[in-house]
Amino acid sequence: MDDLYFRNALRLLQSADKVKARLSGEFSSIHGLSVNEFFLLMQLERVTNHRLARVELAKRMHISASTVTRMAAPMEKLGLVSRQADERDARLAFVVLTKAGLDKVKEARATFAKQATYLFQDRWTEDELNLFSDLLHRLVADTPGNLT
Amino acid sequence: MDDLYFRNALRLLQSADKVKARLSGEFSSIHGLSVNEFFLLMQLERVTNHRLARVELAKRMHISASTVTRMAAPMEKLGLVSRQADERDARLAFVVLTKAGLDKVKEARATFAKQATYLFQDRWTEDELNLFSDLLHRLVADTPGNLT
DNA sequence: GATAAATGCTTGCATATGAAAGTACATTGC
DNA sequence: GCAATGTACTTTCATATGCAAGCATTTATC
Repeated sequence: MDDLYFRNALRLLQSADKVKARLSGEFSSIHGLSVNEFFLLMQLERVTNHRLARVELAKRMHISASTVTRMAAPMEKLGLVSRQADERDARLAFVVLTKAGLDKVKEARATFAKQATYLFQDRWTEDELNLFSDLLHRLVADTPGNLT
Repeated sequence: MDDLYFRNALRLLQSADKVKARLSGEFSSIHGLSVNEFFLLMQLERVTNHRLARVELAKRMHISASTVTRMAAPMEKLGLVSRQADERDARLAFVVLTKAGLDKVKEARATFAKQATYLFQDRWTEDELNLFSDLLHRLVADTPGNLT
């Protein structure tokens, strides 16, 4: 059994490396976004009011707070997100998805979906896809940033 | 169907992010190795003569050649790997696993296996683990660096 | 066999990221 | 209500990494 756990964890990480390597190239050239920036926009897209405090965003994305600060800055210049203060707590600085950001994330989603299709189509059956999805869901279901 | 592809790719990347984030901390503190360095050692461990040319290592790990150069340097100073020239082709510089490197990778493998066990145990059945493993295998089977 | 193209590696530059320190504000304990 | 602690964010520093240029060597072409 131990070896089975080991093999699964290893294959999970290796598959993800491969998929990410493949996505990265096309992604930034088409949309001017990195895959991680796209993920950040998706986090905002799915929450009420399309906004999150920086710390919350960091937790959901498994990255540090400083990374959020620095990822948000250029996207703010591009007008994809904006900064919003909290009325009650002056420490908070929300990252808010703008209309332009919402459009962008929809565009980028199409590219992502296309690549995902190339990846899985002809390799797995629909039943297998559903099962895989379900299994992974159990790994991330208790994670606050689960996007699916 | 498109949405199913999308969801699977997304969950795959998110799960990997989460697992990697969890591994990284413990890993470097216990073994003085990053997860990526551990992966590099494992690539060497599994091939004949425990050695690979830098370019070949790069392909198998989905990283650039320059990254291999710079990852190998500190590990060479630690004595985990050594450099070996090719008799026929003077351009080649193999990265070779040393005895110390072999010991280290075995130690680190135990940590990795322990974390993998925490992750999957009680969440998935043995049948599911086998199926998951099989599905992922189809994604990476044609990849030269598949470690499993 | 000489020149051109290709290959393997390293280095310089730019970007991405985490950890820790710094700053400002909020909350707690008395 | 004030000091101590905690929290949210930013900044600084160190590290990791890809890309492109550079160098050495090999292979291909003639």
